[in-house]
Amino acid sequence: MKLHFYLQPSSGVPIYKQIIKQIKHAAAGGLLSAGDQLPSVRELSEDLTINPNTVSKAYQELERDGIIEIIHGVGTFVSKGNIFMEEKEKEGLMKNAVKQLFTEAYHLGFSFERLKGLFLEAYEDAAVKGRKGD
Amino acid sequence: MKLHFYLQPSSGVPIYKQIIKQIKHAAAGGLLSAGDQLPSVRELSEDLTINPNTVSKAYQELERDGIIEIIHGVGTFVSKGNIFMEEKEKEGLMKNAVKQLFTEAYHLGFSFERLKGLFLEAYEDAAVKGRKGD
Amino acid sequence: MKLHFYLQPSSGVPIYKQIIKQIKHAAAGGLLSAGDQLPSVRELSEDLTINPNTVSKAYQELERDGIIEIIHGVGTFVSKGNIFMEEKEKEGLMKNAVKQLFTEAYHLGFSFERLKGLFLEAYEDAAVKGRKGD
Amino acid sequence: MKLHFYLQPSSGVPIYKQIIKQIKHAAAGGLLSAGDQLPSVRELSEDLTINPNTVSKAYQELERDGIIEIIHGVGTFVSKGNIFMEEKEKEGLMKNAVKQLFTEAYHLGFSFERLKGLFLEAYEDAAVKGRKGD
DNA sequence: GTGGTCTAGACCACA
DNA sequence: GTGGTCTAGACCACG
Repeated sequence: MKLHFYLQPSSGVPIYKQIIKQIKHAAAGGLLSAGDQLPSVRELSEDLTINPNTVSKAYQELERDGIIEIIHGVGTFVSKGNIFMEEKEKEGLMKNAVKQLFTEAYHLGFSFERLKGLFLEAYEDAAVKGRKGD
Repeated sequence: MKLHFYLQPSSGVPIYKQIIKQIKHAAAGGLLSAGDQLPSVRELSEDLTINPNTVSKAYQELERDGIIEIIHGVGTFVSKGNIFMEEKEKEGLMKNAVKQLFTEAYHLGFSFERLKGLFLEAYEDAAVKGRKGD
Repeated sequence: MKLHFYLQPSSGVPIYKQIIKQIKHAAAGGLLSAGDQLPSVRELSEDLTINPNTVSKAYQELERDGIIEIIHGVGTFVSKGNIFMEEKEKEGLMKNAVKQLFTEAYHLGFSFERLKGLFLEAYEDAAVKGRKGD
Repeated sequence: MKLHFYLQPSSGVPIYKQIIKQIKHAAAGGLLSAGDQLPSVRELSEDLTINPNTVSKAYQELERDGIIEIIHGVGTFVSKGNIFMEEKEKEGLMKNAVKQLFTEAYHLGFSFERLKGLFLEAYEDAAVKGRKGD
């Protein structure tokens, strides 16, 4: 399973934090399992066309947090520790994100009806892809 | 109508950018109309308990973009210029946001079904509040 | 009270770790008190003629460990938290260091008598300086 | 006489440098004599549970420095060359080590009195062991 | 003025 | 091949 990173370089959020978040979430969600090898620092830095140091910084912070294990000269692996997020915790994150979506729509004067339309559309797409992916 | 700012101090997104985005969107969405007065730098900085310079920086960037007008000694006002965003543009922003929501759910291993549940719940809430607000 | 750093650039121990250790020990030993301001990243990097990033890395790790607090745009300060090391812990560190001293002497075929001589000499010096310092 | 290595894997000092230092000092101090055979790369690597390459690297550097001789297919031996360190040089090393001990104690706020206590304790132990060893 | 992030590139340590 | 450290220097964020 290859991770797909989505970076927003000029969003103001540091790149290394975006990487951290995505790996953390992937590990929490089961996309990454204990023992899985992560791409090497060099490889990921080339993929994302960013500096190796930036990837390294992300990996080191993840290691400090116990999410991954770095074995010198060998590679970087998902930790065996308690990586999984509680369902409650995940739900909290998602609820928050949904709330922000509505706030943004409100600010933009974007009708909630239309937002619902967009959402359901995306839902159909995602659901279909999901089934295909199985 | 008082603007309600929602800041995430340690999200990595600079505070002044968060302010800019929210004022821009409020102006684009009609929450703010041409000529409306914005809170003073000092007032807003106290409300948000942030440094006045940060507010000032946001206002200056907004003025450069023609969104607002700063009249020295008088106050800060929403511009009369072409503030409105095209509907297409708004839709693009929202589509993007919705897409991100699904990506995050995917990464977290959060079921799309449950996400839909959360969304519809929030929709009901928002719709009700919306009606009250009228 | 100015901290005096002693770095051994080519000892194999990373510079940033040497800095961390010295600040940690200074805080543990009372040389640094809660609230004391540390030299700025730039200042310290110039003092030690090393790269600012290296100092920054040390400071960030110290902050993660709760030893110091970094206030953006303001400065870096010794934390108010429980910085003090237990006496037992300090004693452990020192015992270890003493043991290493003897091992090294043994390996070098350096007589323990002479080592004692050197030690007591250094002790007299240090004790005298200590009294002067009071 | 079997050498006893004391490695600190995560001290930041490269393992191979620790090995080099200890063999060099043992040779300088007479623990190892010209012609003595060193443990094989494989044996030592297993003893210390480190990678054979690491031992090999240490041996190669020691050979470059003329401390040891590697005879292919036969073994590794302490050189006949001028291995001995000048007494002055040894004293310099030890003085330095003692000085560091006091600096560390100072930083830790560890009383020199107590340090002296620890030292004399260790001295008694070492002296006794030394006599037994004779 | 403070600290934070990122890059490009060198060199080292470990397997 | 892996990751780790450091430098020089640019640019940003915050006060």
